[in-house]
Amino acid sequence: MTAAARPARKPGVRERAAQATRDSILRAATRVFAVRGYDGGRVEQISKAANSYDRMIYYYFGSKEGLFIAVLEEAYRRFNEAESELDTSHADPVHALQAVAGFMWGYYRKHPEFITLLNNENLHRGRHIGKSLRAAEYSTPAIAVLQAVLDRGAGAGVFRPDVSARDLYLMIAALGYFYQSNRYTLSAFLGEALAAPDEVARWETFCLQAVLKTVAP
Amino acid sequence: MTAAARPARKPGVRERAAQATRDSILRAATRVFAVRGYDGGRVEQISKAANSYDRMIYYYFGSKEGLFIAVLEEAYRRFNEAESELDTSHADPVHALQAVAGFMWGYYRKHPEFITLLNNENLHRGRHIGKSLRAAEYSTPAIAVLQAVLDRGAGAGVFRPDVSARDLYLMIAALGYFYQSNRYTLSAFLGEALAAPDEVARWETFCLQAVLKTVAP
Amino acid sequence: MTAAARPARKPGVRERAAQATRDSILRAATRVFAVRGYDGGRVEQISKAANSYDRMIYYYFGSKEGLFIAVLEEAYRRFNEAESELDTSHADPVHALQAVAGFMWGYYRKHPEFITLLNNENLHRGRHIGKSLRAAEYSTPAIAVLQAVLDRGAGAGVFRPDVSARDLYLMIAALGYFYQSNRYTLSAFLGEALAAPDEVARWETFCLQAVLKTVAP
Amino acid sequence: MTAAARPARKPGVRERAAQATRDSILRAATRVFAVRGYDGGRVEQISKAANSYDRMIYYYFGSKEGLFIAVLEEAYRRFNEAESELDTSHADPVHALQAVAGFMWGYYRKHPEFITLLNNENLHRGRHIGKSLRAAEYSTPAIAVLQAVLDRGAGAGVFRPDVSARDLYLMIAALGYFYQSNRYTLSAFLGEALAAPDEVARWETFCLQAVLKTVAP
DNA sequence: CATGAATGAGCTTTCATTCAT
DNA sequence: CATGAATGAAAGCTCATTCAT
Repeated sequence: MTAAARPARKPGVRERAAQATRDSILRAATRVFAVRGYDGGRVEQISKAANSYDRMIYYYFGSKEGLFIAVLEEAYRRFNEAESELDTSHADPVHALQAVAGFMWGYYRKHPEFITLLNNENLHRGRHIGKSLRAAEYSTPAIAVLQAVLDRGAGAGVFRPDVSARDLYLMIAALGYFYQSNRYTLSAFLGEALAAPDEVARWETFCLQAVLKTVAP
Repeated sequence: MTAAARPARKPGVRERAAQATRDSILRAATRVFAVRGYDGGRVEQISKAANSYDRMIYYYFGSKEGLFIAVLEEAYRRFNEAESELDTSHADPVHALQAVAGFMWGYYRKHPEFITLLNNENLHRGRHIGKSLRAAEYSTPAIAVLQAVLDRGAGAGVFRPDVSARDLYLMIAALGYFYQSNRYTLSAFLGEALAAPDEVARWETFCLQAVLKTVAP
Repeated sequence: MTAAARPARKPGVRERAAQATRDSILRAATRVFAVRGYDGGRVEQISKAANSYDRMIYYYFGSKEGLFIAVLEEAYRRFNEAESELDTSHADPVHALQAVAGFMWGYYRKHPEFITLLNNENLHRGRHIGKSLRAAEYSTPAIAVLQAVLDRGAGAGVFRPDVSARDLYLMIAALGYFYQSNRYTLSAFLGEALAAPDEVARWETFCLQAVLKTVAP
Repeated sequence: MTAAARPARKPGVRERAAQATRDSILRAATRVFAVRGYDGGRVEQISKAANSYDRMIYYYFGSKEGLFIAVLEEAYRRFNEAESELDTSHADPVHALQAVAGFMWGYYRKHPEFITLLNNENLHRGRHIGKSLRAAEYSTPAIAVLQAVLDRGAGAGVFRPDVSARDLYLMIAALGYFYQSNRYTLSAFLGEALAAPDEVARWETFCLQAVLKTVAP
């Protein structure tokens, strides 16, 4: 209302170009780190992919690690943002729950880089995200959404009243994440192609059933 | 002239020493790759940790990649072996199912290196395991065990008859694996310490309930 | 139109600001080069310490080397200026000689940056000062002062008549300079703390004696 | 008598080659650091000059700094060794003193790298030699030699009895060192070529006189 | 004249791997 | 089979300097 109302000095062409460079590096880094991991990702590969120079990475992000942290933050920020757009207020509880699960599974499917980045960060025991100052800002809004859905469902008598929203969130996440995250080793050891679209659909159907049965009274 | 001439079953002292060197390298490599990942793991660090020399790694495993493949194979072989010792034939279906899930979750808890190795391999899109000749040998015996349990339970009317053993296996795996695998980022973003023993117990209780509800008629 | 039109002696505000920027850079550079040497001194560190920008260094001094030359010139100019203020005309020859030596040793003590800058320049075989156009302007006035003192002393019969003023100057310089310049390695190899004030005083007393004996008839 | 008596396993050809590589690097580094200083000396230049590889520098010396420390240690060790070969027991005190001074001035003249290395180390405030474990081993034997000479001279009545050997050592060192060390800036500011052999001889004659007068009764 | 972004060469260091006893 | 030296490519990062407002 105040600061936002002021027309906040229009950025000059230089500032805009600088922002473009920074964004371009961040996008390229997301791609490279997602595919190669932190240790496997090369600074030069990133700067080339961003049509920029190694030097600019250090100019904007300080170090390879600083860049990786920025990538992680951005990935999680986008996930958080997407979650916060979930609106299940008008649907009946079962459909609402279905919507939440569907959103998360779809997000994992459409953003494989999100999965590999998180896996990589867990490999390093959260070393990088621990250095992020912004990590605490993310609120995982889907848990609150789930809580509301569970409350409405419990009120309507279609859900058990004693289900923890956080546990349910983790369950939904686990079912979708693991299938995507481990599809290569699973395929190798199970001898099946889990990535085929109808296989994925079959799996999500199974999972939805499991979720619904878990919350059923 | 001596050892070579005898049709020796009993390995000579040299052979035994060689085997010890190989094993020592494999153990050290498992540790290092589990903590640092494939790209982050250093050949020298492994050879030092094994009280051996870089050269021996090339002698026994051909390359860093060959060593990583051997590590993966061995990790999966041990998991397979542990699964194959599961015996649920005498328990009632519900307890038997509980035993299978408990075994898997316990294995993940006790073998964090198994999780990081698999994650790493998935980051590389299964590139290494795809080069393994032995990968196909592993049968994931727990699926067959689950199938038997499901059949018995269906026969006894305590389980639905149409549950896929593979899907159930994946569900159990996902619930246990994700919680362990992603505990660092989950802790950072949820602001909770998921690794505390009673937190783990709470989670496994919730998961067991979910599994049982999923197969309930 | 205004400042340019007037045959101004008084500098305008812009000119004064420019001079301030230039001076600030020169001071910062003196500090940085004295501590880090020419190769170890960073352009960015200097511009930051001067609250200015890299670009300004190039604007005012052309290059890092140009800046270093300016620093050297300024340091020597100040030394020359200080020397030129030496006035020993009224003292008796022995006290006058004492005053010259005391001045030089004091100058070295109070201006350690003068010593490190000269050392650095000698390391580079005088490469930078050789490019200076002003180096020849400096006259090392203390030699002339010494000459006068020696003449008066010889006339009064208290000094030998055949002492070279230049040699005596070098002797005094050497005794003071070396002790300051090499105090770190000397301390390390002699196992003594040469920088302690009373150690310095002891040394200067010894040196003064040596100087006086050298010129004594 | 014991360890030395044992014929200390003759080094194999490999060991000898390795030692040659190490020595070659050390020699090349001494040259390069002496001419360019620590910051100006390039690792690649050293390895090339040694007909070896960058990697070998890290293999043998750990880092550029480790190499520089080794260079410093070696330079000082050689100086110390040369000093320890000073034998003035048979000369009369005046000639003995002359021999010591002549040795030191000659050493500085013949080993300019010794001077630049020490200057460089003092520029860095003794940072590197402070990390050396061997620095304390060096005893600067010339001081003891001087002490003996002074004692004999005092006994013979040709020297003052109250001269400090350490002070005299520093005086001799200062007079020789400064003239060599600062010859480039001195030449520039004095407008004379101090490096010409007869100029050097003239200077050393002056210095010898100064030294002798200083210790004269 | 000030300012911040851009540039490309070059720096120290590390890596997996191989050679030679 | 063990051992330690050698190899060369390439990694992350820093530097002095210039461009474009």
